[in-house]
Amino acid sequence: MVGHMNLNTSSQSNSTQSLLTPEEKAEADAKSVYVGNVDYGATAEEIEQHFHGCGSVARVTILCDKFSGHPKGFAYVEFTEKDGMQNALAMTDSLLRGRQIKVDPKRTNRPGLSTTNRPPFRGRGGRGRGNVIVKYVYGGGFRPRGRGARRRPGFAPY
DNA sequence: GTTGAGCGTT
Repeated sequence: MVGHMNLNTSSQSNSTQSLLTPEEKAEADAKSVYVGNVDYGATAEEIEQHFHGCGSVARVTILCDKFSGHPKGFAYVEFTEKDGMQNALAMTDSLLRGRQIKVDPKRTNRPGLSTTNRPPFRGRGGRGRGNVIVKYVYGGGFRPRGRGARRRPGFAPY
């Protein structure tokens, strides 16, 4: 028999959405964790190294205010594998730069869950809160925006 | 020059 068919089924070519439930999809699609309560002085590098022990960090995103220009103190950590994200979840309330950070599964939007109820402002050209996102590159997939990356000289991934 | 809100893209 020469015709050895490849029953590879390849798999991922198919739409993974149908096979994955919304819950799994959220985790698989996210592969990232939301970090809160981060010190304003903490940089992506610190967060990356802190989470690096959980797994391979793909990218670290820090949210900052574009209008004010002041960092919000929140960041997102994306892992190259889901394992890293799950490990990061266990790092919740871990001590980072002397501050306990909050780690939660990434979410697109969260209902009012804050100490102070924040009613959304509607109307007016106010485009939401207007947050600028500062991206930090790790490994080298894409280049960060802004004038020059914040990469500190002499910084080695390992 | 401060402070503490809660969700982002390649």
